[in-house]
Amino acid sequence: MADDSEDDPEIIIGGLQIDVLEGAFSWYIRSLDSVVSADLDRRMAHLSIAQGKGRITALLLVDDYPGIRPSQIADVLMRDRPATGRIVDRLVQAGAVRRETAPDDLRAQALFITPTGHRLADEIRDIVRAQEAEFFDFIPEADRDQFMRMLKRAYLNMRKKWD
Amino acid sequence: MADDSEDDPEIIIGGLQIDVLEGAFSWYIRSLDSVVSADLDRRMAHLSIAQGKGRITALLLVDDYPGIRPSQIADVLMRDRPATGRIVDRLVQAGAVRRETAPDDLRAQALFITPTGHRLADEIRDIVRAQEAEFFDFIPEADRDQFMRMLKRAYLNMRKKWD
DNA sequence: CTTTATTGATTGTGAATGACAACTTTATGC
DNA sequence: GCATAAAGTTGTCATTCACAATCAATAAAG
Repeated sequence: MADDSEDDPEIIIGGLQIDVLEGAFSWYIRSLDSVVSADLDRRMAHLSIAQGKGRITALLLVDDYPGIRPSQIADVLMRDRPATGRIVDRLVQAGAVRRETAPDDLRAQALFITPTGHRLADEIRDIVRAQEAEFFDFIPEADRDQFMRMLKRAYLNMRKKWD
Repeated sequence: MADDSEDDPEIIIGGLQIDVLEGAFSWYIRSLDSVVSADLDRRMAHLSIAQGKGRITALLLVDDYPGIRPSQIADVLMRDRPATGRIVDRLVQAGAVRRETAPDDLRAQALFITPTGHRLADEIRDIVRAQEAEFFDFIPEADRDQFMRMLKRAYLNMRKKWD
């Protein structure tokens, strides 16, 4: 733990207190998300599939799981099928992913990465790692593991509740 | 700390690993945000100013700081002035907030809560507290303080970086 | 004073998101 | 075979958010 972990100062922004939100998980999670997402978008702005958390996750999944189906991606993203379908559309348009019909189920699609998509996936991994190192440098080294464990547990429990 | 705090299981969703995102703060923050926001929206769906994190924050601020200016709210929300102006528009339309011209600066506005807005603010406080208690019940009691401290520190450092 | 720059706020516009309903095609269960 | 469920697509709609341009008022500079 970092040395100053025990102090719990009132959060004040531009001289203002934020009422009940000061003690609300939701406030901090939402605020962090908006800045983190904006930062990630900036870092990926030069890529053909920039903008939007769904696309990068989908691309990595296709790269890791040849033949994966859109509905599986939808499950990971917690999105509905239309939203996921449009994400796949973009990946196909960008030449990163190829659609085939799943051999065992003619309703379903099997998605495959292209050479372009594979290169893109590698770039994305680098960008994500860079963001973790650079953007989150404000999290003291000593706190990282613990913060990550808590986030993971929160995430897992939230998903359990969700499904 | 809760007793199982030391295990660090690989995150697997629907049988799939999530590549580099498995170790990325950004993934968990984004995922948590989308579910928390959806949950909060549901809880507020019956209110006249439902939907959107900006409105509830703005209303609470006006309730707490009579005469506050839109630009101050924009600073807290980390939004630009047009976005904030439209949030105030909605609050005024809903009869929750009243605009006046700031006496000391004729360009600026001074915002004041109405009786309706004050009641609404109280309802919102209850909803936020209820969500903290009910939605985040998956965070073990023993972890709450620490998780909150870490979120606050992350938030403060992020804002420092932002400004 | 008068000119210039800055600040507070509004309007317009465009891109993107995400959710929901309706529909087509294929599988599955009885 | 027939009804039901599942996979994907299309259409639509409401929101959101950011950027540019504009207007009015203040502050600063000469």
